Amino acid sequence: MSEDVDGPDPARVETVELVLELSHAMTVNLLVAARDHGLSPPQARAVLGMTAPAPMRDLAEHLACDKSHVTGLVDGLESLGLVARQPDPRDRRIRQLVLTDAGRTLRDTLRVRLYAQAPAIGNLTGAEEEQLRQLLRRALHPTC
Amino acid sequence: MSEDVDGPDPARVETVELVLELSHAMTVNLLVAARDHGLSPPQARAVLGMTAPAPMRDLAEHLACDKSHVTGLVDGLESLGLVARQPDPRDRRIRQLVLTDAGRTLRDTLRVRLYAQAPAIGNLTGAEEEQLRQLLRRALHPTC
DNA sequence: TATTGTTATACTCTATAACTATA
DNA sequence: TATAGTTATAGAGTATAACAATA
Repeated sequence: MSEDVDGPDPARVETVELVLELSHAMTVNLLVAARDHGLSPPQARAVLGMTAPAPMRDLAEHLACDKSHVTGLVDGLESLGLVARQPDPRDRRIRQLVLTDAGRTLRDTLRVRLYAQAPAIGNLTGAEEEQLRQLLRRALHPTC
Repeated sequence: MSEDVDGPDPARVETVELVLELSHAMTVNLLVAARDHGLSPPQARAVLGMTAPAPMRDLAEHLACDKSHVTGLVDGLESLGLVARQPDPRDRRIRQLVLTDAGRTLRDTLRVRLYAQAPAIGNLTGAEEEQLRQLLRRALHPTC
């Protein structure tokens, strides 16, 4: 006789859905820009993650993927003229990855797109965004 | 002579990163539960999206994928005993998809995991979660 | 002629394992 | 012996196109 009602709290459902919706919009916004520049989603994440010169192993760790996958990824970025493999004089097994000038320019473009031009956030006032940031900080990192 | 500083506002960067971090944690939390029940990520999204009986075409739309992809997806769910294809007496081209009892149970389990057991949100007070919800609502749907 | 769903095929993303060249 | 990177291969996930049945 018991009805099968009483699912999750509707307010909580809305909270979760809003977080997922915002995250999805941010991701799509970034990936559209990436595609317009000829980058696949994993290539875009790679370029965004490259700051200082680093061994390919580090990029695999950043992307949370196997090192074997990085080879082809970097092949593509290299043929686009965005990345270069440089020898490491201290350890000849290592290839130091560096962004070219074009790569740095594109990385900065993608950063602007991901952050400065993030969707929806611009609809908040500075104070509201600060509030949002503090709530998220408290939720995710309660010890801080 | 100009330094290449002045990237995006660090506060904005933190806001965006926190949103992505929370969304990622929610997604991982859901997908771990799904995998524990033998579901791949797309299968989990399918089960979560099934409420009323609906043609396969609707599921393709919900998943934002081609209809040809839904065939194999539903084959898997059917062989797991979670979903059944039922004829539509009004239009014999259509297969109405319905969750079995086991499918409904699993869907409810996944809903609890995604919503009630969402990570991080539980660290907020009810009032804080309400604040968060309102900020996200205002950012994403400013007209409401 | 248009639509639902299936099949056949291919492409992208990613992993595992075997290999090389160093260390 | 262990590590950095590559190659070969295989498995998901997904798309396009051609098709069958029905409208």
